[in-house]
Amino acid sequence: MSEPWLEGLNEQQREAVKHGDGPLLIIAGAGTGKTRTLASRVAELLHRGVPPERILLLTFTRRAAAEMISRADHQTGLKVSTRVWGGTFHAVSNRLLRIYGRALGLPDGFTVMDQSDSADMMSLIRNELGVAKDTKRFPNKNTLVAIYSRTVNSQDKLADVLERHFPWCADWEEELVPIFDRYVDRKRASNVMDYDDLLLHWKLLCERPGVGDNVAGRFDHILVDEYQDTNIVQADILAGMRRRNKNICVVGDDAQSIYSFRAATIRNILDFPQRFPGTRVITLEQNYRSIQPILDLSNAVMERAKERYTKNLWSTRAAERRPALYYCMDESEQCGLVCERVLEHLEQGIPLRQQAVLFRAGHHSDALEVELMQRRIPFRKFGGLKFIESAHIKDMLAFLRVLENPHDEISWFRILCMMKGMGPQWARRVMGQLGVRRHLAAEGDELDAAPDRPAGVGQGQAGEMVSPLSRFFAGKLRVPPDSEETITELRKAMKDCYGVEELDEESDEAESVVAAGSSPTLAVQIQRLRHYYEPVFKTIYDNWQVRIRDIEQLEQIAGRFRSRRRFVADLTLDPPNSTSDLAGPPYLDDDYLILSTMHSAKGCEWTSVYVIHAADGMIPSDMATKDEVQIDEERRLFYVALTRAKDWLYVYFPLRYYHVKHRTGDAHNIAQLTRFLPKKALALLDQRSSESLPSLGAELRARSRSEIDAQFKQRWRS
DNA sequence: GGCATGTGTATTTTT
DNA sequence: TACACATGCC
Repeated sequence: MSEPWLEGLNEQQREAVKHGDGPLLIIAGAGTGKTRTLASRVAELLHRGVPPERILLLTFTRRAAAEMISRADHQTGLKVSTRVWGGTFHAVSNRLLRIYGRALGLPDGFTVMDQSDSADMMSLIRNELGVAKDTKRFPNKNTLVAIYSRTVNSQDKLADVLERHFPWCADWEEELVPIFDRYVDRKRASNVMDYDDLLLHWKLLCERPGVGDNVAGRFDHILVDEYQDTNIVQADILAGMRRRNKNICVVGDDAQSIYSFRAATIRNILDFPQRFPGTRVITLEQNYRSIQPILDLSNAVMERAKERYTKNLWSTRAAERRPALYYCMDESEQCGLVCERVLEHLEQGIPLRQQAVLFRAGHHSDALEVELMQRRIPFRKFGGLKFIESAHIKDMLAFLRVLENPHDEISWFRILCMMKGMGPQWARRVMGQLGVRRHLAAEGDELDAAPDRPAGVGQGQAGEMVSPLSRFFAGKLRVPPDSEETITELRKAMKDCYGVEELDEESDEAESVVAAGSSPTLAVQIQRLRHYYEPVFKTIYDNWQVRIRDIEQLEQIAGRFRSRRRFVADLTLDPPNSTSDLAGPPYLDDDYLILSTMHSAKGCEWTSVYVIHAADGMIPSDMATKDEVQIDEERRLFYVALTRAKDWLYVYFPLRYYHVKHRTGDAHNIAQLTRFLPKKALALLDQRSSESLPSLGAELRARSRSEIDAQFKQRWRS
């Protein structure tokens, strides 16, 4: 009664919550009340008198942290949630580096690049170095980032990374080295950090004598969720943070490790007891989420995985109803069946929000989305393309980022290139005149800092007087004639935005420090920038009517922030999922069906779950079937998808796939059921098919014969 | 140099 | 569908 956070916990959960000091490893199978346990432990710590600001809760998303902390808040009745440190490794690192970054020689006011910014930078460098113009295809910008990031995060040798994960790029190792070198220099000179830098610098911070102890000493307790999806750097960070104080509690499930493409390694969780001697291990196996038949199926799927910590899950929720496997003619039938089921359940009283369609890759839901729109079923998609990745939003953010960090090359480049008459070459020249990224430029990185106008570059100082912005404000730039007018407009807009008192991010009470004087608020700045941007924007995009909604939305989000720095950082570290992709008219109760990639479904649960495209090549993705290790991860992914379901689970298997890509009429492949449903698992499913299916085998054979003929005939047509 | 246009080619998951 | 690259015209 007096300790409500302990109520209703089972013995193991309670033990985990009550655990005193020292390392604790909680192996928590799917649906075993892991979130609840973690939240209760936070409550327990608070109750014990641990000051909230001395608790650090690391989670996979910001939202997960916020939910747990507010739950703890609620249970203890202490209103301290804002003071607990919670968030992703990246977000927490960002915050710490603003405070302690100087110890690493990091200048104040760095900005954070997201992945596409990194890609843009790679692209710039790629063009500068003019790699492999005549020869065969050189890895594109996204691949470059992927290779770089993986190398950095796994701390493996480039050659090994190439061989194991990017075999088709293995020939380019020599060319990659200078690109990556330059990429590192370039970030430094632009005063930006990419996602990986945040982790690496936090790790460095821990290792730095003196400061390292300060940083670690801030926290009495560290709790980590989803530990199976952390990488080596993250494990090193934790080790660094717990050199003296050993209060660390990690929670995870090796059976749900699905982020190895981000260099996450299952070894972290398996080796945790060795790394922290004296670790207490508690296993949670009682599942509260799913009915037993769903667990039976999930267990059967996982049976073939090799190295495992967890045992089989068991539930107290017995039920007759078994999960179902639907054979469909093709994708379009799959869409129809899903929609019908969803609506049936809705009528039974299961709201759309309690129903989710899960798939391997973002585009796997394309056809379904169309169908949903036609049927006016509102939905919301998680994973896949995000709001923040759309070009017009990135444009808007580029303005803000330049104001925040005048050396941000990528943002300048973006801003300049969108002007008429200004292409990459001119943009480079203009940036040279402005002295962008000169301020920390490593020697030897002068290649295109064109000496058009030296303009008294004060090197090495972040001084305001010589900042690219003040040079920009001063005018006197040599620019292409066609962009003369636009650039004047931009100058006015930026001037109007400038002069905001920066909030003091170094204090925990940053929010309470109010911007002084008459400097425009963030909202006003955005309005002003939009005023400049709109005419430009309309000339760049033909479908600007649609895009303008997003900009309005950006303004709305900005309304919740007072500090521009905070806004810009938060948006890249914790990007909102697209909210504008609601289909149909907004329903009164704002109910919508969930569409999600399997990855983004992690940690979630729904009353009914529809797993679509259960065909080999989709899951496992045929890009991840090189070796056993990859296949095992795909299996875990499938397992994650299945275990999201509480009461109803449907798996859909389209028998054929048309390949539109090779424009050969309606040729198709006959699909194979996913290999993750072997006989044993099939026996646990109700297998169903539509009326059209019984004759399908013969029909398919006939169809494919006639299609072969048609293909032959194509040869003498056109 | 910029810009419009055409061609060939791809590898999925996310902080 | 987007991106990288080539070509031709201003």
